[in-house]
Amino acid sequence: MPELPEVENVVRSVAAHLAGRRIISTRFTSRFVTPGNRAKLTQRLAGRRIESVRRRGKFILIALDQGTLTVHLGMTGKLLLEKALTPGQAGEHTHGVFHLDDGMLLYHDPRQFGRIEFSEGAPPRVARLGPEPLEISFEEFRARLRRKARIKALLLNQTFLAGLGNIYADESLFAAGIHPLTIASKLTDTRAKKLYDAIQGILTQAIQLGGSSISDYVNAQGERGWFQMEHRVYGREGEPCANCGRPIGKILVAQRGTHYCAACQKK
DNA sequence: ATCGGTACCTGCACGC
DNA sequence: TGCGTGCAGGTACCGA
Repeated sequence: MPELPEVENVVRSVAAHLAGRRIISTRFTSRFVTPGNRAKLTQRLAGRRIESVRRRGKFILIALDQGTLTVHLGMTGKLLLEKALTPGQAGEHTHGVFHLDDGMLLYHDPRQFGRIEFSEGAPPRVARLGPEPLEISFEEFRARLRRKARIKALLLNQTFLAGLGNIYADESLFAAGIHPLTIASKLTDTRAKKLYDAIQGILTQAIQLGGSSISDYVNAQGERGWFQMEHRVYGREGEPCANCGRPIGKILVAQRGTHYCAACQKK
């Protein structure tokens, strides 16, 4: 679920509530979400003050008065604010509980692909990320396309651009009229510019609409997104293409379901 | 250095 | 009804 627009909305829905809060205590129950020594993590977080919350790629960076807490939502992770001052009954898939000086923050993640990690300095996983798609210049974007990988795979590669996932990669390629199996280095300047514009336009609109709630995505206040109404190919296999009316196809690229229109998207 | 395939974990839809 | 299979918003890691 959570790609750049969803993570951005989670951050926006949580930032004002968390800034300035103090962490009283925490509890973590998954060896996958919180790998390593969980008792040590709990110990390091106790008493810390939250300075700010921001997004980098699909990562949520929570700056503390000492160190940084990095949260990645994986496929099914959610951060949820609980205004109740008393600890609620943790659900089956609640793997993180942050008891704050004002309210509570829960981490919920059925598949446990998400991660909650503490680091003293800059988190190492974040250091490897490519540029932000909404900040990169066209010139740099063009230069980074000089690779032989298939464009869909490249868009999913977080060291190429940070934040695109399966939904927005498919939607961007459709909007740009580019076949997902196109070799990136073979894109002309004109088509590269179309893709650049498509990525920025789609991400911007998706952020404004609160992200895509295709299954159960909600922000930290429990609010759904509406960009799924704007999807043209993702999840629309067999439906008529909005452009030409031919059925939307689905293939496997980089082990991911890839939705596209064979007539409108050319290699 | 790059690329593609596999593994990680749980829930759900689908076909028999 | 019940069970096996495949698939799902993501990323790390391995071998080629």
